Amino acid sequence: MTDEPGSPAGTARRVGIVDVAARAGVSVGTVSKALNGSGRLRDETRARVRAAADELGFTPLSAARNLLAGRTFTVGVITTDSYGRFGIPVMRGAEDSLAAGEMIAFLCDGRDDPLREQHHLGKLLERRVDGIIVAGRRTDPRRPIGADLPVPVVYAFAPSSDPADCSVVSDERGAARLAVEHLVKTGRRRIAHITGPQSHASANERAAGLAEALAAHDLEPVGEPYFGGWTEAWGRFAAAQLLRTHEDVDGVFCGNDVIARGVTDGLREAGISLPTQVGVVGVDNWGLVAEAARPPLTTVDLGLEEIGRRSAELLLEAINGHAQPGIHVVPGHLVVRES
Amino acid sequence: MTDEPGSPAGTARRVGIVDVAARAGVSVGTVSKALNGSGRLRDETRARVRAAADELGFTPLSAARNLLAGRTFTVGVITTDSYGRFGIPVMRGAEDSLAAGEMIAFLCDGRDDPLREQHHLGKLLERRVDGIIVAGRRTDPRRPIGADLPVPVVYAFAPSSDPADCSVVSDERGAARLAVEHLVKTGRRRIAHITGPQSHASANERAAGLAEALAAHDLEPVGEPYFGGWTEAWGRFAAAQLLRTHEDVDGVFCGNDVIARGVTDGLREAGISLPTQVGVVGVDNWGLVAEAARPPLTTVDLGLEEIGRRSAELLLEAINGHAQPGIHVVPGHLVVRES
DNA sequence: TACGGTAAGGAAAATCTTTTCCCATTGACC
DNA sequence: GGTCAATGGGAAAAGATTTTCCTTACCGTA
Repeated sequence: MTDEPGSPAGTARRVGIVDVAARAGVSVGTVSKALNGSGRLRDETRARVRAAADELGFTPLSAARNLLAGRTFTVGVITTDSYGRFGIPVMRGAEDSLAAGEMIAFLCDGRDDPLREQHHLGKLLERRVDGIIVAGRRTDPRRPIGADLPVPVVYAFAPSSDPADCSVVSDERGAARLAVEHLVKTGRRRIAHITGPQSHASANERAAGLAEALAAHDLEPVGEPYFGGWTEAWGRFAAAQLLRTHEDVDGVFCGNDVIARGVTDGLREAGISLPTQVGVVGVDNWGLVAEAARPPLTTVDLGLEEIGRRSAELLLEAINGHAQPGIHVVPGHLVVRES
Repeated sequence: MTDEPGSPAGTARRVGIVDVAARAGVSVGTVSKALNGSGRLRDETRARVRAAADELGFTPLSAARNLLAGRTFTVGVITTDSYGRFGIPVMRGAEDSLAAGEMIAFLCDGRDDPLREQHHLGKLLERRVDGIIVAGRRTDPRRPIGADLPVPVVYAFAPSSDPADCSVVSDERGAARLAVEHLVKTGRRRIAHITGPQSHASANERAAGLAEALAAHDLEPVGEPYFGGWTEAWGRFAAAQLLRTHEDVDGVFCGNDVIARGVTDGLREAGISLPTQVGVVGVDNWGLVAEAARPPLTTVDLGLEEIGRRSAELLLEAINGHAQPGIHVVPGHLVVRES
């Protein structure tokens, strides 16, 4: 079939453990022990083997090693996000933690299609990954990816609807609380809420969190929350609407940064000076959006990378037999810019 | 060590090929042949084995298979982009093509740090990936990731500085040509250029492409290209500047969508009506930015997914011994919105 | 001097599947 | 009826490493 690419003319066989053994004048078992720090060997022998291995540029074939170990030191990450806004930081965090455990991740893009997802799941199991992270894109609970899987699974960002699964989520109510605390601290008292569609759990949670936090400060919300879409256009429109009915508003908590950006534009175009007259806080800390807004947005960072890190840590622990089922909440933090 | 999680009480050993063989009443070799469609077997036998395998839920252990095959059916993707704007679509395309070849990708985030990159490279080689895709974030040629690697490498988006390597890049000049053609077709004649820093190859290439394309239409550029940053703020600023010196401009080709968005804002705020008085074209087709602009941006899509797909295809071919070194250019296409 | 203990390292089993012979059986043709 | 060919399937090697015993040699003590 494939006519041997690469190597000049064939004979350059891979260097295996036997070559190292020959060079060091020991048996293969001894090489293995020397290189893995196991068994009882003289230091001198260990050093000699290591030297031989280095000279030959030996690296053990992981396939053989995995065969013995019965595992692959590999995990699968299935994202529903097409590597989008939320999946990316989560993945980055996960990669960090995994690397610390000498693991590496297969990436699969589910594209929000259950069929694709199942297909990827099958492929991952076929390759005998040691565990799976399912990274979502919305905070609404999702149906578990499978029942009785032979490997542990951790759900990141979008929790599993089965509370017996292990999920790592953002602190939605806490985000609202952080926003309110900032607004109150900067002297705002008449605080409104413009957010995404009511069909999204995050919109509801953040709205509920806002209500709680305002109550804790003995403040009344300004009007009902404005539920709409996660878009700039909605932000602009709602801001104009808000001014029409509640002229005296002096703070707006927005469901995300994109909306917040629309809100700042809408307010500015209505002649409001920011941040003097009205303070605006978003959610997401999406650099591109938050920094390009005028003024740059103060916003709540949901700690997505931390969610990724934590997910991977929990997965590693589960792989080691110490599963910690339940919902794990990762706190966010406020990023203060000018708005 | 790890006290056996999962399975109820220990004895449920993995089902292996021997179990299937026993159940089907044949030898293990026959099972292998039946399941892989190799060898000469009666259809009846094949069916019986398959049935047994299904009933037992048998899937071959890939480690054992890899050991024999001498390969892993796995590739590594090293991105320098932190899975950002450019890496994502490239990866998605690559995943598509790889899946078609029954391959799967390890993802490594280089974070633009050569040390990290080398570390990842080492990890990938240790795991004996069959090939590597290096996905860049800028179109400037980059230094090769390594010399004399034991596996083929394809550079995606950011080409290797070594022309003997295999690189897949976007058509930067073609992008400018597409933009000019659209502007000219919509009646624009006084076309200016606002773009990113001159230190970026893409800014230069696009500027050069613009000059060529204008010349082809017997048009003079309006002023020198405005080189600056890839930001909205620069776009706004440069637009104002442009109007001051070239009031009669009726078209602007922007180096990317973010700049273009700034330009639309700048022009609008200067009282220009869009797209009536001035047509604006961006580059990137970054949905979030292009669609949120007022008016939504007409822009050149560089075909990043296609770059990913093509890269993976070339890598698969190289793995099969048919390397195609050189620079492979993937054409972009115009996405017409309202601007 | 002989025996027990320990340290160092070797031999071989184990891991699971694929693939290469090789053998046996059956059918066909002379 | 006998021989040859083809077809179906089995046995065993191969693949690279880890790990579990074992062996050997050396030292100290009785």
